[in-house]
Amino acid sequence: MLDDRKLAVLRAIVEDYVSTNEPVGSRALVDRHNLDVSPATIRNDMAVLEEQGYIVQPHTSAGRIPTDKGYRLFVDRLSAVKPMSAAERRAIETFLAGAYDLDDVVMRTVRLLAQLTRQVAVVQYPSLSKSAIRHVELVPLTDGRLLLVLITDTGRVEQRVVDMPASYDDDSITQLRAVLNACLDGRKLTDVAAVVADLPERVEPRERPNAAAVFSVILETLVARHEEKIVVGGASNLTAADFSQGLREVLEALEEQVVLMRLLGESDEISAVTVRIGAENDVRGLRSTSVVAAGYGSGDRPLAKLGVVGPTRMDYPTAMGAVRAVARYTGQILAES
Amino acid sequence: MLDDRKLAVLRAIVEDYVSTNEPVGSRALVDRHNLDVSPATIRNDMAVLEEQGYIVQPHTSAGRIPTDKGYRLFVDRLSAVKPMSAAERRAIETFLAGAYDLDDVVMRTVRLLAQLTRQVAVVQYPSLSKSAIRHVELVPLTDGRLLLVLITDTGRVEQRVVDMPASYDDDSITQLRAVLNACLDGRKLTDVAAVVADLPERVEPRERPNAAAVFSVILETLVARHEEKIVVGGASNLTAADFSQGLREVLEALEEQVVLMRLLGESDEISAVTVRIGAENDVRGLRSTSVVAAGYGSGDRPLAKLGVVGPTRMDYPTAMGAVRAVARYTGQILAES
DNA sequence: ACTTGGCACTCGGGAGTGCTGAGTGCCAGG
DNA sequence: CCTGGCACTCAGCACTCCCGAGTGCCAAGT
Repeated sequence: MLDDRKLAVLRAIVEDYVSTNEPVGSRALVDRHNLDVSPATIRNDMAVLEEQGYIVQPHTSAGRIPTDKGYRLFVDRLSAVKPMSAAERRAIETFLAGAYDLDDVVMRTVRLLAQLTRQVAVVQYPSLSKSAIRHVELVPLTDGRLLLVLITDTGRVEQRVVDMPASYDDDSITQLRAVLNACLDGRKLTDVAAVVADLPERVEPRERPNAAAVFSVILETLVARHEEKIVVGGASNLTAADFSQGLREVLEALEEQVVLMRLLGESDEISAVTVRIGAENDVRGLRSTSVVAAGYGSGDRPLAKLGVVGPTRMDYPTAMGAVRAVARYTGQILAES
Repeated sequence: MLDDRKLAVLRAIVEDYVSTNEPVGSRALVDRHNLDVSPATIRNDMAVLEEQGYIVQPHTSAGRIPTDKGYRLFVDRLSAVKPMSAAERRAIETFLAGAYDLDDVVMRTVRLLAQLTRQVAVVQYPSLSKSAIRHVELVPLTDGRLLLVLITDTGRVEQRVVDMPASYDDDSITQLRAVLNACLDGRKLTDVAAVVADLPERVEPRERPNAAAVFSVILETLVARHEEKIVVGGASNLTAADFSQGLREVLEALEEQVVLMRLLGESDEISAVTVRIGAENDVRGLRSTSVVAAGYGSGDRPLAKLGVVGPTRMDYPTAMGAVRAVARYTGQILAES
């Protein structure tokens, strides 16, 4: 149905349009790529491609531009992920290696990705629900309140204030802390719910109200409200690709944690780069953007996601290469700490 | 030199220009404000104001718009901070009261400020150097590494990885932890440097290398690299005020922590709202923006800054009111935890 | 059966033109 | 010192015109 030449034409259209941001016509096409046919032939091919919905004309007497469907075909069959050069890889490695804590790793990753791709970068913190607890700390505050600090094996630190219902002293806190650490240390956060159910039996009866308050805060931290933490960077790159009107919508969408989570998607295979083009991410206001994302993690399973957001008119091979590389190196760095 | 009517004219020009975003002419001025003189008279006044540099004409045969100098005069002498309505104050209070930890307070504050002013909001985390230590925790990681966790009285939690030069066991860590907490608890972070100098004497000789490593990381955390943490929100509001070309520059500037710090400025009086107009903040790329900022804090001295960034053509009285109110309530909330 | 050159057609966008209306500065009279 | 009147300026809009890029189609060539 689409012979090789037609595919080559589509590929050429995508490449040219991405690099020039102008509708590409039949003449320009034969000139720039060495197709050994005449413009007229190309026109026939383009007519077919348009009929099938891979390209469109913005207006009569203009060249063609790819549709979402066209980009999709391009990404799936007509392009290969462009690997990073050795120099780039070294730069990535040294830049990330300088990080000194989790916040810093995430911040550097976001910057790096934004700079490499010249797009907006989005990085999710290592998912709480997939981490294990490494340490639990209780710090007394004033007025019957405690600060609960959870430290995970990915270096993430979560803090919450707990209102204690009953009175307590240093000893009771020490005891509680010991119980918590004994029971929770090394546990996956998803397993904690089950463990916590058994905990009350391990503390003295008179401590139970306080203990219960702490437990419920732990559960609350893990599940409901505290979804996931996400960082965005390189927003200024949006001004290059002229969304003109849509810019506001895009910026608004990027400020919504929830939207970002949806955007990064769900795939569970580590280091697989996924691409969502235009309307494929059904987020209002991001219909004209594409997302290139990948999971990253320290072991076999992905801990979280990262990716870039840009106009559908995006250099997919390069973006995919950058996302893949950054995901790998960030995963490595996390594994080392 | 500038009589009352001329000042009134300037005020009217600023107000009209802010609300309409169009150069304001002499006729429109007498129509909308009830000045009891003719347009011709106003024209004479405007000629004087222009000569003095308070207003300019974008082009001949257009109305006048205020200059930075004009806005400055307006802010200093022609306007009053517009207080929030009771309803707004209640809304602010309840919105902030729902926060459950420091991160959440800061995030909510940023959102609130962006929403109230319809500008970009900037909030700095409570300054480390002005906080006191409430607790120090050491958590063993793998391979001779420790996670150092500092908890401050403002609820801020800082974490750093420490490479331990010598071997250690649980006991030595417990001892070190005790020493640290005994010596640092309640100390201002600015005083820590002095205290740390004495610490080595308090640990056993064979523990000193490890202790020294921890101490140096503490110092490092407080001073050099870890300046201050800043959160930005409401960037999409920038699209409303048409910077057109400058938008990219503004977005870039807002991604630079260092620039933001400079922007929020240095004033030490709490709850004083400061305004920097246009070129007054000598940051490249933000020459056409204004910053309205205030300190906020739990006690008498400000812990940190917050504010809004917008076009010089900004509703200063309202922005100042919102910034002042939010600074107060955020301070209160922090004081309670 | 595909490819190709030729040709008529379309139409966005830039350049040129004229008009209108808002706004000004100046001046002479109140 | 204020005011009405008047001449002047000029951005912006509407209108026209034209060019060039690009297309679709067709008939002829391989």
